Amino acid sequence: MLDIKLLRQKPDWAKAKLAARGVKAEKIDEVLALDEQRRTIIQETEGLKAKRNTVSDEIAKAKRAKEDATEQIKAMREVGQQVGKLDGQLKQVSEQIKQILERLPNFPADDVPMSLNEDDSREEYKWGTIPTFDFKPKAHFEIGEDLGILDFERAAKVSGARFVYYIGAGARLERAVYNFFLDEHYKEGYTEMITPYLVNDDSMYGTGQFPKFTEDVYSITNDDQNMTLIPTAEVPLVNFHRGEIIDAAKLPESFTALSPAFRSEAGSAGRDTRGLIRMHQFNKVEMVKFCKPEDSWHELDNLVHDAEDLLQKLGLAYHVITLASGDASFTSAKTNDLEVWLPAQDRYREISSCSNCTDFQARRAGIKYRDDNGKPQFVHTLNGSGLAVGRAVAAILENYQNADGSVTIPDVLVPYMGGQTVITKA
RNA sequence: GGAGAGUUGGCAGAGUGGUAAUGCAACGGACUCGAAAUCCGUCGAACCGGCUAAUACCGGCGCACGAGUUCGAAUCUCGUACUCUCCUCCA
Repeated sequence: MLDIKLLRQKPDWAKAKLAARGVKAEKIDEVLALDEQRRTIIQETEGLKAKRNTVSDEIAKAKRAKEDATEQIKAMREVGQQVGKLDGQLKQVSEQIKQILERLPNFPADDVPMSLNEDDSREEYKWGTIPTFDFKPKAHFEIGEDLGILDFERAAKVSGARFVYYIGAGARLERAVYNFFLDEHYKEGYTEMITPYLVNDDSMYGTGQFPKFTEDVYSITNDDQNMTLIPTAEVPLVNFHRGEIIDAAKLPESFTALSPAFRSEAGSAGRDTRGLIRMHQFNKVEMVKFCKPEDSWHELDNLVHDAEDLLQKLGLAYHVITLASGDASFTSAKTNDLEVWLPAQDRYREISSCSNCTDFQARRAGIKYRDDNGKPQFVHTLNGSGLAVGRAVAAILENYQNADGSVTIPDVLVPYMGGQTVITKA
């Protein structure tokens, strides 16, 4: 949620920022006009309420003194009706403001490429050597199926498209990968969490998925109560502190969690239809940070670094990009994506997305800390994948494949595989 | 799933129709070389509006949340959420 005071104070600046995210200037004008209306009504209704309070006090005194107060009561009856009418109007206008405001995305940070075109995302740097093969590298799903460690067909029978069975060494590789990720985060000081995977609407609202992006998720309705399968562990991790004032001494606070992520992938029909890249259900290790506003840009760097570290230890080539304003997520002020090299696709593919959401989520979810003056202020929230597990497995299969169809296990994962160094056909 | 009890400020805890006691904590001051103790005073979350140089002042709101009754609701009515206890069920 944006701070309406900022829109009020710097409308032109806000319009320019939001234009880079595809928001029309008229939207801002509309919400500011409503805001003007709202404040007029507030002044009127509060004046009447102040009067009512005073007179009610007089009525109370009169009653105690056993005096007659019918005149005042009669007058206040009218005031009460007027107040009720104005309050109704106020509620309506406030609702309209909320409707617009909660659908406006975060302001992009100053160093973000201002463009609606995702091709204008900026490459920051590359790491690692892109592997060369003296044979034609296979796609990870071919490797997996040939080795008998991934089964998409049976998953389609049991569930549908975009699901998978990991089998034997495949399942153990997936487990090795996420255990490795979690252990590394633990060493970096993250607090590990196992969270709920079903969350309520307030939580989805708090992290910014609702009300705008209801089609992207799976929901379950039970006894009139709506629950959503988490699209990312960011939701339960950030909402952990919803409605709380965090002890400032604890900041910055860092959490990590492994969870399945459920996504309907509405609108992505035909894209990445084969393999592990785009699934309805996939495992992801997520990192979330809460910090003071002045620390959030530094913490974003830390987040990116912690995600990069995993790829470096796995020996996977990648690059880091800063997403263009129009391509970043709704809640993000700045997003750095890590894209890992996939030999069969001959290109980099996203494996981590690290965002500074500034106070956008904190304002929605009511997450604060007390500043040096003891006054509650919104924290900044950050989130990043560390990393998407399925895509990491895909990258390992493709980058570490051998001519005979076997796959070498990256050194750091060998202990996690019980000493196994290579996956061969069973 | 069934029955009962509860939800008031940072914490404890009164308040059953007249507009949130009291204690602790916190903050300021006095005393003191300093501190503790004591004494005096201030402060009741967060939020919104007005006026501002202002974190000053004025007002609104505010007793889990939402709606209703009333001139007036923490208090009465209805609904919802959550917590606790007991029973039932269950990995």
